[in-house]
Amino acid sequence: MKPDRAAFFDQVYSVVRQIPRGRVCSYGIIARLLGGSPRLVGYALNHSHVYGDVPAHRVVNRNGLLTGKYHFATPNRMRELLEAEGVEVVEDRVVRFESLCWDPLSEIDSEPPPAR
DNA sequence: ACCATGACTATAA
DNA sequence: CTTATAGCCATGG
Repeated sequence: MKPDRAAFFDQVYSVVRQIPRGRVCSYGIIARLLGGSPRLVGYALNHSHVYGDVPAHRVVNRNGLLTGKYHFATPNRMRELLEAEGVEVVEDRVVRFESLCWDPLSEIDSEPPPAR
């Protein structure tokens, strides 16, 4: 049976809510985890504002680039939210993204801190 | 139904 | 490093 599209959106929100504070994730990782395309993840996040409890700022593209910054209230909002969690952002890019990237497949929880 | 667009990514040049 | 192409698929005109 084909997975419901609305269910996929909810799955995206569910995963994003599980991203630990101070960590980030990419659209592609979530997409692969749920068996969808990265574009759908972005689309889901675009609608995530209605839920209010989805930390969409913790999702960036595979390069750690804040590609969704223009979809927040203000372009600087995404960076500010990340920096408030201890995530360094330089030139719209997450510093040491590969170290901060949270992969639910290999890192369930209680992971060691980003370790600079 | 067709066409354009987009918070993406992989690959190639 | 950049640019171009292809694959991806929901959404809107």
